Amino acid sequence: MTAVMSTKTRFAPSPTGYLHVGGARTALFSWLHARKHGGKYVLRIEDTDLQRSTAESINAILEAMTWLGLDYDEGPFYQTKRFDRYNEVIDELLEKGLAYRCNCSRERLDELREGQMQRKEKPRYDGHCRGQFVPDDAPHVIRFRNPPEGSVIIDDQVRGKIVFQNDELDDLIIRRTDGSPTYNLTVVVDDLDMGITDVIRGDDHVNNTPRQVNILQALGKTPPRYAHVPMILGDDGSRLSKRHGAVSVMEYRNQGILPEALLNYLVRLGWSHGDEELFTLDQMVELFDIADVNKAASAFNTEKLLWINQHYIKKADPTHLARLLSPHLGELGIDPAGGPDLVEVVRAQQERAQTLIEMAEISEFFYRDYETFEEKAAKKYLRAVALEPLRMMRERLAGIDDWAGETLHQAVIDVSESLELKMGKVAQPLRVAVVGRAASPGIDVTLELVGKDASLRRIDRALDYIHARMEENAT
RNA sequence: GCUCCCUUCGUCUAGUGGUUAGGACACUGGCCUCUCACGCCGGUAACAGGGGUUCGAAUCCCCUAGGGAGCACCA
Repeated sequence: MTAVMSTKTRFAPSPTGYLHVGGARTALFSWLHARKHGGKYVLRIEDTDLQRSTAESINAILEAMTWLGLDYDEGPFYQTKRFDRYNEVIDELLEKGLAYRCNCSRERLDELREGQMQRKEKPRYDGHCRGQFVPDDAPHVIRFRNPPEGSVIIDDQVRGKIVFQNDELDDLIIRRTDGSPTYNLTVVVDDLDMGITDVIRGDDHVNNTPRQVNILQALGKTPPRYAHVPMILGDDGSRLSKRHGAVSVMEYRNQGILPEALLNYLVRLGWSHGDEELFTLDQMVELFDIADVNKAASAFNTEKLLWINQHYIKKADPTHLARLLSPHLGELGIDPAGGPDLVEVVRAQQERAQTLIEMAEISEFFYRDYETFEEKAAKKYLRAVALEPLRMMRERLAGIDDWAGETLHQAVIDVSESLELKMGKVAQPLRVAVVGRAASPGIDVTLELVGKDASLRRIDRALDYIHARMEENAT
């Protein structure tokens, strides 16, 4: 009886740092593939490198996954807890003569490699210990006996057919001198034990694939399907690194990027569906197909990310956004509780910010008086001609008890009309007076949210400023 | 050096033998307008190069150039 194997993918980061955007995209693709096929998504921590793996990295990766909302059905599994199982497999290979002990010294290996390099050959192990008897009570490693001839054909879901000749491969170490198993062995065992049907990973792993397939075949197992996704480059087309700005997923959160925006941006890097640019997670699940992923690497473009982020800010629920915005205001030393309703502020600014940081910055004036006028704005609008309109506005506003947008809007209209001025001639100086700079939401909303007391106080300040300036010019 | 792979506007991409080579970001002209932003209308801009195959190539084949990944007792 043959059971139909349901789809199962995994994301298998090694905890040697934070989760970067390339890894996040691979995780997203794996997650989408599993969800699309109604399968399972597994998280596995590949921490067999005891030197480089850290608990901080594990936490950072889990936190990033949670923030992105890429929930896993199984795991996280830790390879360090599965050493017994790996040894069991290695011993099996050893017994069957599919692996052998090797006690070549590092010196010999180094010399071998050096000589090969000099002769412009591909550096690889020469099989020195293959037929030798190597005692098991002295230090040694275990090597996998790679098939000497024939070829391995991989039908990659992204790359298509890739062929490797076995004579290009060497006998790789599967157990170190200290007894710990190595990567190529552990992935094979884990993917097998965990029932992974689709291995979706970065294309830096393509060259490992034939070795893994050979181990799998030695164990008499059928390899999973593979899909190697291309890497992500920096803005300038070179390998993505810190100098390109943020590469860590959590850094994007800190910069005020919404997770749905980052996910949407990432899914469009190397994948598309006609002319569509915007996808909800549900749409991605429905439309994504690993076979549609491009083979070529793509460059990360922050400006497009910002555009997508603005899109999601625009359509986000204001209450939800307010919660996300709060900490960013906190960064500026602002406690939203001490001012206008944050949700209303969000509504007023929603179309004006590309990131939450930007939204916090342009909302500062709602919560506290500006320190100084923005120089250009003051120079342009706080001048003698604005004196009368401002005075009149001040007088009119002082008499308003019903401090609401509609009333305030009417007040600006009335003052404009009575002075026979265009609305801009009144509203702009008023805006600079109240917010300290030349840009803000509509003047009525702005006044309403700033509040009566603060508005009048700031208008007085602007009037003083104009007077001072006039005196200065007079002398 | 060897192995594997990639190449459409500046960037992300659509395109699977016949298209004025489409869309998006960015840039830019205009409209809207109390500012900014949003929105709307328009513009600049690409098939790496060279050979084939074909009536016809961005699409198929070969070569060249450029780029990437891997070649550890890392993953």
